Amino acid sequence: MPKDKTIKRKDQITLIAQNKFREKGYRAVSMRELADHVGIEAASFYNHFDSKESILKEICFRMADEFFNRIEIVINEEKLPDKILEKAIESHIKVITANTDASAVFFLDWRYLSEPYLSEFLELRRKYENIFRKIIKEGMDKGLFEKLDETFTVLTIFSSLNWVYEWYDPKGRFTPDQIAENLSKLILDGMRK
Amino acid sequence: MPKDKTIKRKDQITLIAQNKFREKGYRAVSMRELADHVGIEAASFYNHFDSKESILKEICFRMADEFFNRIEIVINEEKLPDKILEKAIESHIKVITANTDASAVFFLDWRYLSEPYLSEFLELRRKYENIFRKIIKEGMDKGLFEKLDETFTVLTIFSSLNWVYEWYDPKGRFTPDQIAENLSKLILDGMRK
DNA sequence: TTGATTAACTAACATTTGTTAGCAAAGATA
DNA sequence: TATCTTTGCTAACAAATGTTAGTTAATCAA
Repeated sequence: MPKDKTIKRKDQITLIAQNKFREKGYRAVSMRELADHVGIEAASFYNHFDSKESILKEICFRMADEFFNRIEIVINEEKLPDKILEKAIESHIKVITANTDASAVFFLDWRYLSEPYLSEFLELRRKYENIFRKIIKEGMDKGLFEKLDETFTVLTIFSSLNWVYEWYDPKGRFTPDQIAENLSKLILDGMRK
Repeated sequence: MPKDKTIKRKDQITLIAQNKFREKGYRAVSMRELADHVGIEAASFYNHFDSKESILKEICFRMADEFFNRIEIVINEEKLPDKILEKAIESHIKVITANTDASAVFFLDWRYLSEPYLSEFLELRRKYENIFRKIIKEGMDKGLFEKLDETFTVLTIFSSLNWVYEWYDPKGRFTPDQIAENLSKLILDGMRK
């Protein structure tokens, strides 16, 4: 069988898994239930994935990649802390709204990863948060942002951003751009000197 | 056996359950694992609870009660929208920081409730959110807050508040009061006209 | 055309799951 | 003292779980 057809099936499984994991939570979805939705037998999964957990791994680390790829572009393009933060927020929101199912898994079900993947995942998250922390510190040092606790500020920013997957509706009132704009305004106005 | 001793045991189970559910997620904690930590056999739970799910129910609805009890006091005491919002935020943070384990279950594991409890739970949550929505609408109408989308604003406020259980540390740098104060400032400055 | 690979199947496995039945001891109530 | 209730136990059950073994048909590369 051609390589691309294989990839298609694997992606199809990942897509359906994302959707079911999001709906019911990773632990509440059995291989047999997943199989029903894909249209194969549970045992057939093992031609594509090593284990149930490896499907979860795929989803979580793929999302991490997305976040990193996007933010790296922002960092290389912008130079001023407040402008970088604005663009970083936009980048983050774009990734979430473009992958709401995967986001739910990324934000809720990562905890079911076993070692060493759990540690690897947490390390990636820490790195990503540090990018934001650095931006904020620079903004404070340059007198653009009010001097608040960095960790506290970063946590609060991520809190408001990371909840968007829960209520974002592609057919709803707000476009991803509008959400990013509103959040940027709310957050930056709260921070600005 | 005396009634109060019964209540003690039930509370002890709830406390340990909260802790384990928080640590591993409701679905990942078995009755036998829970039993080990309580120091009884799994079957003995059924002298105190009808089912595993009824432990979850207890935790979720007890937290809902806490949130409502606290906020009602605030509403009866304060009259100005920005002052009410400030006090409401404080109230919310106090409940979370005083019950971090239960909060984690309340925010993450409620989805494993089955009907009709799931609907009942969601209805309570909706009611609670509406209290905040009303405060914000009043603030906007009176020209205290900038006119933004109410739903959007409420969701963003809750996002930042509801994440606190995740990082709050009783032995850490911030007291619940300081957290409430910082969040109030960040949020209200972002909203104020 | 031959041989290897891919992806599906059926059947079964060992565990783990929540839960029930039946029983015993301890304390409360009369 | 006699009875009832509470709370624990052991043993077991039926269902669900992730996974493996073994097989088969189709497709690709030589």
